Amino acid sequence: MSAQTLADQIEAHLLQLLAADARVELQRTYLAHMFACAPSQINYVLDTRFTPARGYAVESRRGGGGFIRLVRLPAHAGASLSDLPLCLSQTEAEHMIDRLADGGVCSPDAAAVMRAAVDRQAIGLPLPLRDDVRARLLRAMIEACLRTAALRGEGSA
Amino acid sequence: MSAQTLADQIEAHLLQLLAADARVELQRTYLAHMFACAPSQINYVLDTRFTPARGYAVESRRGGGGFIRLVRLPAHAGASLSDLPLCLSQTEAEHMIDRLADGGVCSPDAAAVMRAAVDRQAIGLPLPLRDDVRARLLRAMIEACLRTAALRGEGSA
DNA sequence: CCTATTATGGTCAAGGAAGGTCAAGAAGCG
DNA sequence: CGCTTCTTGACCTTCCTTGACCATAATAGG
Repeated sequence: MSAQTLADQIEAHLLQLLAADARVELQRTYLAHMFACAPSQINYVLDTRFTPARGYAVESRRGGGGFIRLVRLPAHAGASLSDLPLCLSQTEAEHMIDRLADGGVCSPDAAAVMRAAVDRQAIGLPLPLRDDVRARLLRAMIEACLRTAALRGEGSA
Repeated sequence: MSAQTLADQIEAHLLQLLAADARVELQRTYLAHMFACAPSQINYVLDTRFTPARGYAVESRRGGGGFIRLVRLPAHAGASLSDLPLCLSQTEAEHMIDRLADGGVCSPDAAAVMRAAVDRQAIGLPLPLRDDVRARLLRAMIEACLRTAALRGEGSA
């Protein structure tokens, strides 16, 4: 067990917030001030600890009134995201989408949209590249599904 | 809700007016006074939030008795498949998706999936190509939406 | 009539308020 | 020591807000 680094402390703080709420909104500058560190330290923590593979999603907006939003994804999320390959055939992708729809992770019409997006004609690129792009697209779309699923589960207020 | 900047508040106010009436007429100076801001702030809100791409039209007249008129365009105008360009920026695509969701053409979570798919990082290609692929993807996804909408129960428009 | 005045709204560039990126160095840990 | 993980600071991008200056329409005066 290592000593609590600053990054660990910030992680712990955020986890505590996320334990209460599946969705937390905060300001980078405020947090950096709170822990007396450089603002980019916050990004380091987010990048290394709150990744999709670990079951979290981060959204943010810059400029005046900017914010950082942390979302805790449903439990099965990390698994389904971490073993996504970097390169994916249309058939493989379709099977994954089927499983998501069957598992109720996404609605039937979200699944239909995803199937349309992984279609080879829709991507319209030559083959070494196409499977690459498809993998990135599917990952992003699955993340979106998990995000909305997480927000739904929260008792929409 | 997030930080609610002044621009967000003005937008919310205008949306509220537009919810009651598809056509709203108001005075820039009056509104600026109401929100205690520079008149040009009103233009900023109009230019960034009430664009044709988002389904609004703005007309105005200067001089004595001048006014600003806001019109909410019918949900489908301009968003049809036939005039989908062959090349599409992320922002343009997002606005089109917003309109589809507002018009009830697709569900909120289908819209979330589509937004994820048109994201520049998700596509992950250099720029001349990226906007190209995005246009094809969006077209395919919208077609999928329309198909499932048709299955759900043939609406009028 | 024609012009000056006044009452609107429009444009644009500068400045401020967030967050993002990256690379260099420091600190831990075999 | 050498490798990985932290931490920071300099610089960038995005979004918001304001103010100075411009354009146009109605109207009042000559």
